[in-house]
Amino acid sequence: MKRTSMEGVACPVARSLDVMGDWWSLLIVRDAMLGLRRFGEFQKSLGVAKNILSQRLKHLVAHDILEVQPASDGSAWQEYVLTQKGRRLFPVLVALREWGAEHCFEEGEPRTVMLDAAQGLPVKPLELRAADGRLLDLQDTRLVREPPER
Amino acid sequence: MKRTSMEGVACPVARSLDVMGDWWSLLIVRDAMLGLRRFGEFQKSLGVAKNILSQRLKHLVAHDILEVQPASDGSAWQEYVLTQKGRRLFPVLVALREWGAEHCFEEGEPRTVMLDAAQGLPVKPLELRAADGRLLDLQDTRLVREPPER
DNA sequence: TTTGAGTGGTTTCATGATGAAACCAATTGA
DNA sequence: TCAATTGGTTTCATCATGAAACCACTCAAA
Repeated sequence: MKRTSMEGVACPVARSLDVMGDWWSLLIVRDAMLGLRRFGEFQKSLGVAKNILSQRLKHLVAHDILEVQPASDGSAWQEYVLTQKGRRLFPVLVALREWGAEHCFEEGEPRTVMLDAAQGLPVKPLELRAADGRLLDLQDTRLVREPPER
Repeated sequence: MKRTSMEGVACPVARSLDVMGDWWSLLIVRDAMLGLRRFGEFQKSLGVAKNILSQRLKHLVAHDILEVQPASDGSAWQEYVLTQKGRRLFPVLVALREWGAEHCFEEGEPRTVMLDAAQGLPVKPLELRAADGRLLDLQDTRLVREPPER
């Protein structure tokens, strides 16, 4: 009766959600991308119970999304920083951000916006493109098994 | 002690996860994008308990991500199909797919790949670009509150 | 060098969410 | 007309979550 696992499944979406599919993990990663590093910083930002945060941080470390480092300020505490694998979640968060900004706010309700730091202009919405650069939508795509089954 | 809600929060990521942040919802949307429509099809594909599926479908309908339609084959049953808002989750699933494909499989383990249907070639990985087209990474971006607080 | 505040957790316990199975009504096919 | 299929709902045991209390360690100041 355990929470169903997608370990053996061939769909990468299912695999991702198997690791990141709980409520807090992506928010922790989001905060880590904003520069938060310390247990207390995450706890304050998210308002999550400390036992849950502890559990989630361990989970993310175990899956090589965060790693534990000695504190950068010279104190004896430790910090949680994103690994390469964790930083690669950036497009996922950008996509969620775009969808949320477009569909989960009332007209005029204040929200945060992602800017290109160099120019100070909003970033371009994510686009899916073909190898030759054509813009693709859901119905322009198809899924196949790779490597093909014999 | 309810499951924490992000309703009043200004971060669009948090708002998105408030709606889509449970384990099954995104998988249901994924299946809907693959063309599944009927209760039984989702149940068979996901292996989820029927009460949970029922609950999730209601949730997605309530949030205007799926809508209920009379069956397209003329029978008296009903179907669940994606709304515009639901279809807009496509980039989120693509991003999750890319991350999962890259980081959640062993070498050589079979996985599904997304092709451009017209050419039969794999799609280009998602890229975040600035308004002027420059490729952006996490550290090239910045968040601001919009509209700015007085 | 003690002391008191702050940090980073773990433990405990009540409650909510999940999942399996049984059940049931309406629809469909034979 | 009768049995199987579809699309659920109900029930109940178990798991996960969250709040609060607790605790050990670090650090800064007296």
